[in-house]
Amino acid sequence: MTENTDTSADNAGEFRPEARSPRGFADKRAHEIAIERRLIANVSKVYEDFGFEALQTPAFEYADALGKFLPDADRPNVGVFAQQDDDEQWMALRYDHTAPLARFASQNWDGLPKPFRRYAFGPVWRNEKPGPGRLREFMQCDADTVGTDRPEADAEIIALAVAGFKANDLPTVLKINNRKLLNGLLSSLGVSTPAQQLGVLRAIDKLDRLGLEGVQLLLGAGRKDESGDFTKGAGLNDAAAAAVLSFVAAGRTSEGTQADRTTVLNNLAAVLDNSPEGQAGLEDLSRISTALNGLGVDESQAIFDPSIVRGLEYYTGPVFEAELLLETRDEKGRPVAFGSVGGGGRYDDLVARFTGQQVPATGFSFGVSRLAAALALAETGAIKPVRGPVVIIAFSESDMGDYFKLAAEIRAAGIPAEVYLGRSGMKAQMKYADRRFSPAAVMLGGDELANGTVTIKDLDLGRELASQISDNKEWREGRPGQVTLPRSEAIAHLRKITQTA
RNA sequence: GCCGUCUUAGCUCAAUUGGUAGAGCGCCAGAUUGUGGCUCUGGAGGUAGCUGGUUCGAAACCAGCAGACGGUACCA
Repeated sequence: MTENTDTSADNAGEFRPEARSPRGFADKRAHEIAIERRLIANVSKVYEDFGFEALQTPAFEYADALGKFLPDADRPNVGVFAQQDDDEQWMALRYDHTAPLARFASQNWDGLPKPFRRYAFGPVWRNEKPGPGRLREFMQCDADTVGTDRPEADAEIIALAVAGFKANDLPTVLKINNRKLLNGLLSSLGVSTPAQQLGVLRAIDKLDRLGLEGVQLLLGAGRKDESGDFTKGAGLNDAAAAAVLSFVAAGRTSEGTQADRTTVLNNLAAVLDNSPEGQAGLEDLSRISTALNGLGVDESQAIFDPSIVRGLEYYTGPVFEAELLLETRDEKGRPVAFGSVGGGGRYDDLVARFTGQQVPATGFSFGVSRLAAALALAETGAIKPVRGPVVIIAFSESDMGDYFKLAAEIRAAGIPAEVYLGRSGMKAQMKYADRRFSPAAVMLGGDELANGTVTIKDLDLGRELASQISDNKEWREGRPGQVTLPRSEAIAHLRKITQTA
């Protein structure tokens, strides 16, 4: 016990901060970090295979560059972490990778090969209410193409996203829509005020959660939820609401199942036949579909879904949203809906904010943190802690040099190893190795040093044998999984143990 | 942001109508002087979220604040 139990410093009035992490910020331990790293590595590989180059931009941007001031009728200027620099300019932590890309592309436009294709990963920060699977600091991995308006660029982004999920064995479906369809629908219905347009889009966006009835209420007068809260509706008349509902229903067959891409396009063509913008949107999707067929993205991986909205007043064309099909449960066995694990779309106005020139762009963002959380939950019951190092037991103060020498030899063989550096006895050291989930403990005590031997205990094997032994004396004296052998054979034996660990 | 529920040991939770805080698990130690698990024994660990109020007396009642959870809104 080396903890400080001295209370003399504990004078009255001395400030003692509570050890806690800020709301919406979480620590990550080895297991979770390993999952995240694997996700990022796999996705990065896919992105590079598709020809996207890596780009890293700083965590802070000037607030005006972040696009915090994109017009959004009823969103106040909250949601980012901002602070004033020495020179009083406002800086803010990035809330995604797209806005920094727009800044970078504008700043370096003349020197860039165009279309410019880059991917980026790293933490982003959003100052808003955290929830399960929703933190204020989280990891995203983005890929974007800047400088082409071809629908094929969108199709490629979709294929990229699908490949990214596949590389991680994540069962997902990518849902695709086109903002032009929604705009065409709205103008053909005579919905022209921004407030009413927003109302309709938000209502459509809730289809998956509230169903057709809920959406119908939100399109009309409004809806009261079970908590008694009333949400004001978009105020459409019955005919307009019916048109919106038939638009939304175009994603389904008459049996209610998901329709294939061609069928959805045909359904939508009937609904949007008097809207030029709607027809343009359908043309985009048709070309995307053709490209997807060429890219080998089939109907089970990417579908057209007219109810996908995303980023109001931000996206200008095709939009994508990835839904995780993995069934996850929390520690109490209740199912957890993870919802969107990635999304993106075409944003043709973002670079123009800086340069005044229209620069079309499209991209996708992979929700690394949320996926890692989903994977961690999905693995519940089969959670594999990260393997610890081979632990060398420290017997004697005077033999520390020998322990370190052996540790160096083991490391040189490519096996992680450490000398126990606490001051506790043998039993505690074994326990330490057990807790670290170490594959082996190595004993180089007085006997071994005198005889030129080393004793190696296979902890996994011992763990396995322990279940068959109930008598403590037998357990201790039997030394399950333990062998003493000439020191020259130590590395080979450890290799054997760690290879199967 | 709004509405609701909740906050007692590291974790999960108890404790007649207000009477001065307890269990299980975990942790540490011993039984077992060089051996993880099992078993037994012992031990440490709590400003009762925070602040104020009511009361002879508050974990309990009241108010404010903070945090957690659920719903809703928003989601770049």
